[in-house]
Amino acid sequence: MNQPCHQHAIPRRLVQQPLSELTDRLRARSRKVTGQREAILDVLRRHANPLTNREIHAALRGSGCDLATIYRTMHTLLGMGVVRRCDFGDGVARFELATGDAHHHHLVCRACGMVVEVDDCFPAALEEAIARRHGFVGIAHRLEFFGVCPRCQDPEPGPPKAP
Amino acid sequence: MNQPCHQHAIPRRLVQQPLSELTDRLRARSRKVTGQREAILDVLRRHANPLTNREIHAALRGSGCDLATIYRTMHTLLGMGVVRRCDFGDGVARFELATGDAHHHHLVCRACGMVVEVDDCFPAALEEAIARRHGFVGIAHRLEFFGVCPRCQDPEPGPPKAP
DNA sequence: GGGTTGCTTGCAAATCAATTGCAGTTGGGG
DNA sequence: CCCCAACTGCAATTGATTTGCAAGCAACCC
Ligand SMILES: [Mn+2]
Ligand SMILES: [Mn+2]
Ligand SMILES: [Zn+2]
Ligand SMILES: [Zn+2]
Repeated sequence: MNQPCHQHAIPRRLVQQPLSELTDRLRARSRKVTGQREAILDVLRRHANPLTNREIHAALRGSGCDLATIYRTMHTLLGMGVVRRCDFGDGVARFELATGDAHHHHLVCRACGMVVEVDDCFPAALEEAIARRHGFVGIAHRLEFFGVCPRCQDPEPGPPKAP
Repeated sequence: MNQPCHQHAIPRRLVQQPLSELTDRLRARSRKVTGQREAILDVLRRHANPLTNREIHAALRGSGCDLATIYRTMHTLLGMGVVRRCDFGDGVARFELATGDAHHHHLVCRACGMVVEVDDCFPAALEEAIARRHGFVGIAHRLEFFGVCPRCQDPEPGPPKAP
């Protein structure tokens, strides 16, 4: 898991959310729409994959926004449900715009770090059975898949790839 | 997630592994069986839940074993497949003895941190379908459940519980 | 049993992600 | 245009985990 994000491809599910819609959600809670926040939200909008705060900071190279501000902003957006945090087990938090209601999971390449969105989810019936069996309420889950992507499988030449 | 481990109950699935069997696996790889490693393995053997390095260190209060040594030992044991690491999303790694072949998952109480072992797993057929769909190989998953345990649900009196 | 050697350990310093105190800015409701 | 709570940059701090290094010790060989 090295190179952060290859595919600057067209964000599959996120591109639709207009920036104005996001900023409105800020105003609605008496949060201020600052240039930094707009810039951060815009970076998230144009990326398909979850980004680390450091990656967001790098993407904002020009508009010098402090790393601490990004950390604080992500915390705020997380609390508002605007972004979602995911954890790929490398000790660094990643964020992506929350897509309406439903959550989703990821398939991460162990070699190059490429991320694929996965819509399949843990069977709801089974999850409820587990909760009931142990008397838990308000149950939720955290699920990520790991493997080796097609490009990292065959050691043939081609575009530079991670070790 | 505050109080580390309530239930010092009988380790359900781990207690069977004799310490000698574990130390033998060390010798087999030209690793040395030191007093510290035996002590660490013994702590893991007698706990049913995943423990943080700090918790292991606390459990070893008497036999003063350095925290750095515990970190290094867990890294070694992880590489040997003797222990497994799990991540409850609070930025602290937890370890438990690996149980032979099959992995398992956990149900964690958001209030008190109590951990329940969960044997249900993500449907293998679906996982394979996901891997095939995206051309990934060597696929695996990381899955944990979160909720509120029975004791933390009703605000009635009784034994002290987390806020 | 004593000696050799490479794996280990304790201790302290270094990394790294993430958080926080503080003083100076600024968005935006009035 | 004014005012003030919400923000921000910057530097210091916290907490987990890692690492350099010299001393220690288990495993192995005579
Ligand atoms: Mn995603
Ligand atoms: Mn377990
Ligand atoms: Zn799901
Ligand atoms: Zn599983």
